[in-house]
Amino acid sequence: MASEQRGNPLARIDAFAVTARYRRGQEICTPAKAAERWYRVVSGAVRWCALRADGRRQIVDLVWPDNFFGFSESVGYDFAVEALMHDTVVASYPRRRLELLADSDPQVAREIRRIAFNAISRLQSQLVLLGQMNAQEKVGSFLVDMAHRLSDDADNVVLPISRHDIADYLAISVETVSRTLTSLKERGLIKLVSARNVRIVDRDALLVRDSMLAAHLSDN
Amino acid sequence: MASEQRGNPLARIDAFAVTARYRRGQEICTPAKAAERWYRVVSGAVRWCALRADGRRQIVDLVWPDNFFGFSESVGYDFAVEALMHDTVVASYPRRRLELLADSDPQVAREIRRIAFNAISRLQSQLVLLGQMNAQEKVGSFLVDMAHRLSDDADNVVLPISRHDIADYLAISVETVSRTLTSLKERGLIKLVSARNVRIVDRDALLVRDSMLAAHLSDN
DNA sequence: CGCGGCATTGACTCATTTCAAAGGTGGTGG
DNA sequence: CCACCACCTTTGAAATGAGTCAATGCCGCG
Repeated sequence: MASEQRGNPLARIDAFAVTARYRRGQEICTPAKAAERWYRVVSGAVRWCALRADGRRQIVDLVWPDNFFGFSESVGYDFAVEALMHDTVVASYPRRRLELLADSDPQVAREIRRIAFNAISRLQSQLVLLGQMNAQEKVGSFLVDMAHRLSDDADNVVLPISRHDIADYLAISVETVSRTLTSLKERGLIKLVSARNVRIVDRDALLVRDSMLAAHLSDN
Repeated sequence: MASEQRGNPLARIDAFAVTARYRRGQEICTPAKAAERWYRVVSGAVRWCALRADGRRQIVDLVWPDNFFGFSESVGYDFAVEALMHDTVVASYPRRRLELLADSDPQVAREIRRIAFNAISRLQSQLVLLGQMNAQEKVGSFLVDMAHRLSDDADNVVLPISRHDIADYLAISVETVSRTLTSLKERGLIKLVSARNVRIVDRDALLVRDSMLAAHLSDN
């Protein structure tokens, strides 16, 4: 995934940045704060959780280094924004100031649009994931995505988050995440080097429904 | 829901608009076209469907009059954009032209940002809906939302789309939509004046999980 | 009047959740 | 350096919500 900063266009906004360091699980901003600022992850990772009245939570966005968050005004639910790892560093910018800067500098405005449109694309993909995929496909494409995003070696990932967080992100239960990983391992699609270290063996098979796989084979 | 046009800010872009009229089910743009243009629904309604290899489809966005679509580059799946009703009118704008205009006119740039941020908010809400809600809540909040969006009388909606489309939007099966409506009717939360005409009787109860309702009652 | 698409209903199946328990693992303090 | 604790992970068995398949009803339109 292309870094969202790429050096120059937003370099000048760093003049307005306030950076802070967080430890795992620490809250990064409250709903009130989030309305006034935009955020960028510098290192580590951040989860944006929707909290529901019955105590359920869903991770609406996982944010990796160089990506932004905080554009949306959440409607209809409470939320929490927390660091996923130790030493997560986040830069934040005053929203009004950036808006003003965007007014005067088309480059900045363009960059903000690009970031926003990217966010829309990612959210739509996630919508399809939640709406159409079974547990197998969810976990499979999560693994492939993670490997792609945070590993040089596209076949070897060290998952930076717990099963619980994965579950909340994919909207399935922790147990199902665990069982699915075991099943993928037993079928030889992945190897579990350790609980967090996954080696992808059959990348293509991870991305399709197993019924599709059977159908595909019988095509030949 | 606030109209996204509100008269002035984007009035000047209408100089670049091409409007067209569609009949129910007609395709509005192909993936190729969508990359070059932005769209606004003038009247009627539009569905943005993700199409998956196994024939499943999901409605990623329902677009009502005055709302925009076409910002995202879809990644990883094919899609179709179709009119939901007869006489759906859609205006489209050349993307590059609008980008240039945004560069020179901060008002336009601001407006585009506003539209994009709204889209992000809506998508996040839908993410929570798909991830956290059961069929009951999905249909319930869909009804409340529709009533709010397209009716003066917030308690009476004429659904502009079929059960099938509702199902694809909420990521449940047609049968479940139907069964759920029947159940809501039998429990007195709604009335089905006709298949498409719904009267909301107990708005609040539609928005909570029934187990929550029981818990809430026993609190007293 | 009859056709075709939409809508409802029933019976059965199945994926996933839930509840429960037992292994692991890493970190902290004695 | 070890022991203990909290938390993460796995696994099993039972319960369940929603999907699938199939049949029937409904309604508008030619």
